[in-house]
Amino acid sequence: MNTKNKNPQSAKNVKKSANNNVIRALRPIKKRTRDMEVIDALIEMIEAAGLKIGDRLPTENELAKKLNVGRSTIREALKSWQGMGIITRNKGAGTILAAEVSSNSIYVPITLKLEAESLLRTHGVRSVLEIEATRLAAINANEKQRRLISARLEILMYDFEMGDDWREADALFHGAINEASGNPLFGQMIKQLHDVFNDIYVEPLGEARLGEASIPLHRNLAKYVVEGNADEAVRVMQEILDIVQTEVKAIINER
Amino acid sequence: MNTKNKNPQSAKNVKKSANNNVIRALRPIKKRTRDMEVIDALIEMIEAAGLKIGDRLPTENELAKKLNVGRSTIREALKSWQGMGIITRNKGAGTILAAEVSSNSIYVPITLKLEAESLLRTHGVRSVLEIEATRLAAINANEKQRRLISARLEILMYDFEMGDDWREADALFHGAINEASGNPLFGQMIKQLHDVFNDIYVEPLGEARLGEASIPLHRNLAKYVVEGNADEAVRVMQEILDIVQTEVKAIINER
DNA sequence: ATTATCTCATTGTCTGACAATGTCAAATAC
DNA sequence: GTATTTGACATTGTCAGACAATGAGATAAT
Repeated sequence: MNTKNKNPQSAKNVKKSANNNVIRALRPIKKRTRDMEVIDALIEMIEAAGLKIGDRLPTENELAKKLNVGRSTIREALKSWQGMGIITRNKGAGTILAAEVSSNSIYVPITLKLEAESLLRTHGVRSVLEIEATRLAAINANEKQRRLISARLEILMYDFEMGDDWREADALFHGAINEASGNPLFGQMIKQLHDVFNDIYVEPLGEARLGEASIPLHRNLAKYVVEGNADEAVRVMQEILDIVQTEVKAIINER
Repeated sequence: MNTKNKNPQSAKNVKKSANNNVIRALRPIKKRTRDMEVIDALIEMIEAAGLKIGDRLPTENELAKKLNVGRSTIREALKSWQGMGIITRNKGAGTILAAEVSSNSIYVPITLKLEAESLLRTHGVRSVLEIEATRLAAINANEKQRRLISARLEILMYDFEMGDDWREADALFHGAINEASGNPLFGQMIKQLHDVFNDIYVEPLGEARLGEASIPLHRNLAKYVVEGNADEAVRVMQEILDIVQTEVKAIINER
């Protein structure tokens, strides 16, 4: 991304590099700064110690002493992890692991604007992903996953009919579908978008409880996914998402 | 996201709070730490000064002096922004804005695993998004956007036919389409996934130059998008993505 | 005009200190 | 004996000052 130095003309700047192929074989040397090494050491430690989400990391002083670097270096490394949501830190308490870490993890930050328009945008993107995940789930789900989907549906319908707060059951139900898609990235991104959606929604509008009218449709959704009827499952999912979208639009216009 | 504290039973822990409604009306006080305020001040400054991507931020010392906090506090705040990909910092040079910032931005970190399987997964998700973005672009693009798409196509075809490195032109071409979709979130997420894809790809396999065989198809893609023929545009896009997917699969199997 | 060198501004790291706050155990009250 | 309060301690947060490492731009040399 730092290679933004070419106007159309720059293609002609070949006077020096007589042999492009040789140059092309070179790969940029990784610039290793101190806190990157700290991060690597931390990853190694976490893997070796088998730390799980919720576990506490060693204190800054311990780490600094052990790795033989200043505490501020440790702090900066941890701060960048905090920015990426991998750890949470609490004054007086300690630092705890908030996401799974392994030597081959990679972190993708996405920035959104916190405004009403974003509601429709996040919903638009999420819809596309959910529909595809639903389609894949109908095709790929194995027996165990189908049973999980059915079970989660029952919990959802129970909560809904009892007048309880069904949102968590709803999240679990859709989570089961997304997991059955066979591509965990769908579920991960959908969840992130869902969280963002709620963050945006709750901020100006209070509690989010959208799509109540769509809950009865979930029984059909589960049915078609479990049957492996991808087309119908997609159709129902589309219907559900449309209901939510309509509600969102109504709320936005109302303001 | 911090409100994950409800087992079903916890609803019964009401012995003290006689009046739940009163309690419910309370919202948690934002815990403002020093560097959060620094971040807020920075956002304000960036908005006021109208800083754009690529612009330089004031130096750490200037910020520390101006905001009346220690330099390390400034550094930690900047570090967390760095972790979120909002700024890049260069020793000896300075700090540069790398993403759009505004007071209502929100930052979503996503973690992926860096492995061969992820290639197909990221590509799978990206495909869905690109196809939808293409469809929307064919429907929504305005005159200016159509012209931009055509112009970018010409540059791409020129680079390709001259045997130059066409990847940046390709990125710009698709960027124009994604922007024309009318939902910037598509473009943002696609770009992130694209970067991740390349990170994963380049690491074990060297230079990424996938989809060369698909470049000639881009002329049709542009044609249909500009004409507003969404169905055909989607079909061509699908074809392009399939070519890339086939190549990725071949490379993975070969190892 | 090109290249090499120098200077300086800027970020990176270290040290040491104190502040602010959550945790946990001891002390206290019932 | 049990529940509550209190306080010592550990831990993260912030500050200040110093020096190192590096990149960019100015300057000098060819």
